[in-house]
Amino acid sequence: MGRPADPARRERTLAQATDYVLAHGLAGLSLRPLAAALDTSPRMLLYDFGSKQELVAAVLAEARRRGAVRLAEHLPPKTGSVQERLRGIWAWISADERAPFVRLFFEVHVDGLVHPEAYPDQGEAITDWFDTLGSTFRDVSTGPDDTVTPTLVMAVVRGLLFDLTATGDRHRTDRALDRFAELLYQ
Amino acid sequence: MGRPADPARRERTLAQATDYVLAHGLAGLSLRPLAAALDTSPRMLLYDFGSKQELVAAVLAEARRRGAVRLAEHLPPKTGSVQERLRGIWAWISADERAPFVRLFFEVHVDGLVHPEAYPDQGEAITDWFDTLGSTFRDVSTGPDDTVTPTLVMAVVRGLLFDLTATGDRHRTDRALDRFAELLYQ
DNA sequence: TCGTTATTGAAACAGTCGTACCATATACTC
DNA sequence: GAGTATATGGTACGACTGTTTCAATAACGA
Repeated sequence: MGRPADPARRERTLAQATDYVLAHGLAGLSLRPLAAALDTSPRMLLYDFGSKQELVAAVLAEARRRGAVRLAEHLPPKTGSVQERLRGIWAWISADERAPFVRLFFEVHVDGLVHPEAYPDQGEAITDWFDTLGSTFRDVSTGPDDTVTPTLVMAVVRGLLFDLTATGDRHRTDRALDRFAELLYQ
Repeated sequence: MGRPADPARRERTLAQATDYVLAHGLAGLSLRPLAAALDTSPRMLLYDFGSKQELVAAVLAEARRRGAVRLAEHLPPKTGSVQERLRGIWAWISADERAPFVRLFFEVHVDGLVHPEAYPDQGEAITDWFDTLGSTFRDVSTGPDDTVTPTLVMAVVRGLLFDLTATGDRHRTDRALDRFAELLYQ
């Protein structure tokens, strides 16, 4: 009885909205321009997501999901030296195709600094990479539950990403990562 | 002839506005609440600064000026081992009193990622620390115009700051910096 | 065809934003 | 006092925001 619901529409909209946010950023996001770009209406966005806040939450979850999938696809090679693995991770995360993800990642973090209450699990976005990366650098760790090595490795990666996105100086940042890889090897 | 201008008022307002921005962030900055907090009016803010954009530019310049002064005050001790100096810098920059500066620094960087045109000198905010820090780590540099070492050192600092501000885990980040200091010494 | 439920459009609401306009008040020289 | 330049207050404009309200349409089972 009655017209059947169409859950696919919400998913389609979510996918498109995620593309849009990855392209345009979170800061100035507004329902009307977003709806126009997605060939829908603010009315439908609220119909599907309830409120802008919930829409943003859904988009961030989707973006994170996509990032996790691609990371999982890329990480498998646990072979090779520590330097090779580290350089591989850097090459992957610093690639131009990853720039929208990196940008959104920074954007969310900063927004969380100003509105900590809106991101109850902000810390996870930092630490959940450790579970993935910790296993990669187990042989340079001091122990089985060594959190310091992944912390340092990820700090270097994030710090250099920060530098790269701001200055665009790939040569200098690449060399800095190489230097770190050398230090880590000794 | 006529009423004499009062340039001190603009300076006083600028100082207060900088305090306000450091406390509340740049993202949601609005003239009316700002004016109310500063016991003035939007009218006067525009009278003194011309536009919101110019006001923000003035505030950022002022914040940067303050940061530079405090960095200069703190850095002098070029004595001691590399580790001691690195730990000193970390202790200073990661101290709670610096949190508003760190937050604003990240905020401006991220805004620059979305609106590159608004920050023509965004790269400077990254590289101008090198001139100061480069001299501090000259003895571990590979040459007189070595940019890689300062790049790596600052990447570690920024990356760990990023981690610390998000997770608040001071113990883990402190230990990660110690590990890096050890690596750098060898 | 009719009832029912899902979907969608158009418009309006209440609020905020940066800014401009106009008048007035203030502090100075002559 | 007049003249003049600076400093304010008050107000309103136009554009935007997220959201709501009301009505219309669309797709199904009976």
